Amino acid sequence: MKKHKTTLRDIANAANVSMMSVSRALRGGAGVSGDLRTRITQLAEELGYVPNRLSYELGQQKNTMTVGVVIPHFGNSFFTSILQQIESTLFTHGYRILLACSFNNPIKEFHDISALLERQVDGIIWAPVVYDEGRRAAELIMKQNCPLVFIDRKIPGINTDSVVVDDRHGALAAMRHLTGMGLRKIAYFGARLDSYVTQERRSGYLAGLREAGIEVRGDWMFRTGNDMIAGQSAVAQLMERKDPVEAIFCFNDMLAVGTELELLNRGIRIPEDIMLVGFGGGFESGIVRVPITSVHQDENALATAAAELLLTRMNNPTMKLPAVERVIPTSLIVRESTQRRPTVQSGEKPPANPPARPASKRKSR
Amino acid sequence: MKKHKTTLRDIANAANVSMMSVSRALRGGAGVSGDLRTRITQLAEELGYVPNRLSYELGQQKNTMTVGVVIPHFGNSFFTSILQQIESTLFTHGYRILLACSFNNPIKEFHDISALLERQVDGIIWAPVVYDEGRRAAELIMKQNCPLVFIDRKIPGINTDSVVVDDRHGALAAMRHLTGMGLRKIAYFGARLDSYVTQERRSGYLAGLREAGIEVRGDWMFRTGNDMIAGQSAVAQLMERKDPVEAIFCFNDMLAVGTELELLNRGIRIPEDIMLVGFGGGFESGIVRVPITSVHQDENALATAAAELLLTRMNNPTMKLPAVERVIPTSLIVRESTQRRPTVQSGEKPPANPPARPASKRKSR
DNA sequence: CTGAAAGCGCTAACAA
DNA sequence: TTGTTAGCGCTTTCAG
Repeated sequence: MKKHKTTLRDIANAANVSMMSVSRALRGGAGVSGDLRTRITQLAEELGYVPNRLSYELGQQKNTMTVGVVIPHFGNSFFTSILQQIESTLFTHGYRILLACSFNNPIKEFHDISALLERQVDGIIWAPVVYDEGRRAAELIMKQNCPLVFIDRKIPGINTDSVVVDDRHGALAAMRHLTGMGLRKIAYFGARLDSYVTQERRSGYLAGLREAGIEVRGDWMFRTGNDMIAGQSAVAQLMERKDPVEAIFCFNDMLAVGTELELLNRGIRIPEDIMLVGFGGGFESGIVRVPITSVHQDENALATAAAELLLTRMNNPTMKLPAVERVIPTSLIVRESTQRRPTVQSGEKPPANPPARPASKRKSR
Repeated sequence: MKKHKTTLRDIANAANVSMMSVSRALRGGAGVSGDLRTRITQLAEELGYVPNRLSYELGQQKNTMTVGVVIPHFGNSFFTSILQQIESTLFTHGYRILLACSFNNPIKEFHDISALLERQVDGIIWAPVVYDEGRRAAELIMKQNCPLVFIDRKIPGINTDSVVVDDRHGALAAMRHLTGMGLRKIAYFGARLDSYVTQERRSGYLAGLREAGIEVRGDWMFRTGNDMIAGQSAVAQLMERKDPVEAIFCFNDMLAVGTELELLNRGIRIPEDIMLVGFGGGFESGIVRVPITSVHQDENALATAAAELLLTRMNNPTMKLPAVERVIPTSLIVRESTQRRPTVQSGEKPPANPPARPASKRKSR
């Protein structure tokens, strides 16, 4: 029973040749007799030889063909889709993914980044948790001359490529959609954490109010979490008010879904009593009882752009191009949750409930 | 501008000491004067030194503290949750994740596995695509003496640890739930691919029929895809029959969601006209208009068990314990889609629509 | 307390 | 066509 992994030397010994011959034979390079090559190939197969990429990299100072990806969580389909698309894109170029999930914890995030660098990744794609705390990690990366691309979120002052969603305009479009229908009392269910995305979307909300000449009221803005449960409690808070709002703009879709469930639960009708808008455009917002209008962000475009920016940097390590920022536009998916529908005549069948977009291809086991 | 990453030698040169002193100082070991240590630590900080774990591993034949995870897709929350839980569990033990997604492609899967082995992962957690095609990859892993744990699916004949869901009993429980209400015409929307899971669930469906003394009819079994769209077309096929079924048991939740949307779209009522059961118990099945009864599988338990099995193996590389199989039980979440409700009196408010489980903590950006 | 030598697996460069 | 040497970054000996 062998106890260590098969190495070139093992094969060399077994075949009674030098390691170099084995190396050459196995990599298909020239300079080996066909005879020897077949013998060695077969031997390698038998012994279950797998080349050690680590030592290769070490010796040749070549790339590890591994890139690090750091995301803050797996809470919805957003980062999941991104991860999938990154994996897919980079795979076609021979790269592998070292994954880290910061769980919105800046401490873990720093450890994650260090671990990636220790493992000599060729590049990093990173969606940082919050504004400030990531700076130390970012500077560490830059010091290594390790290509870095921010995705979805960025850390100001770090001069590197980034791909972001046009959160501000997305939010603004949603607001215009609401104010365009004459609504004026619009609440915002927003994120507690202070990130790039948070700020952008809130700023879009505020701009929407301003544009429509609506006074900004602090008590219309709720600092909630981002998940379904947060929707429940936010609605509870909202309902304590005597002054009901006409619409709620949610920071994201999971929050919007939770909000919808809770509203319906309380017998509040959507959109008749309150209109609802989410952000994300994932499948979640499309399958609920009252499909939710949502700002769609193209995760695939986002991920592909990030992967391609990174590839460019990795392929041109010396070239000192200025940092580029790619902004991926959003689009508003209008669904029932913001549609004025004609009053249903008694006895009339309620309107059908088609998903506004064709059902996605999401699979399961 | 430096062009290479800072190494121990760089620091040694800068400090005019030997590499060994630097090594000792940085790792906090004994045998360095406090004076020298602070000087070196500071220097390392300045130069942005990050130790090279690859060379460490190479020199010492130590662990890379990296494990490979291979999943077939990100289509729903199932593997996503698993991935998250694995990351979380292994992180606390200092391990990192090298991620590969086979996209249900056995060819890519083999490349993925090879890539992981080349990168000297300390272990692998793997949800293989299909029965047979993965065997070659599995044997390659075993040859390396690389600990392997199958998760959710397994390849028969490969003697290694595995953690699976009790798919068969889960499906059977769902069927009993239906037949217990006197239903006899129960369709199965099943997966096209022939995997471990596929077979187990179908076998549970068939067992359920048999138990209830119901004749198995081939035209009740639909070989569909696993995604929302598949639900649409499956319903279309189903509707061509003159002989309507009383219930549909779906291979998974996304399929069930697609099925529900299409049924409702066609004006078919759930559960009055057709009852519906899914499999997975993810949040997807709980947020739709008519919340769907679903067989819940505990992804966290699954992932944790897999991670722990792997940790045990990695910590005892020589110990030759027999392969263990852990079976994670399922539970049936009964929701509206299979509830006989009292006929709604005209004018009466329809029953509220509470999620059967508390809303999950799924977040968004 | 500090340093020099050897080696992990592999390959480029140079012999033979 | 084949083999030898040296070195990637680091650490474990063993000496000073």
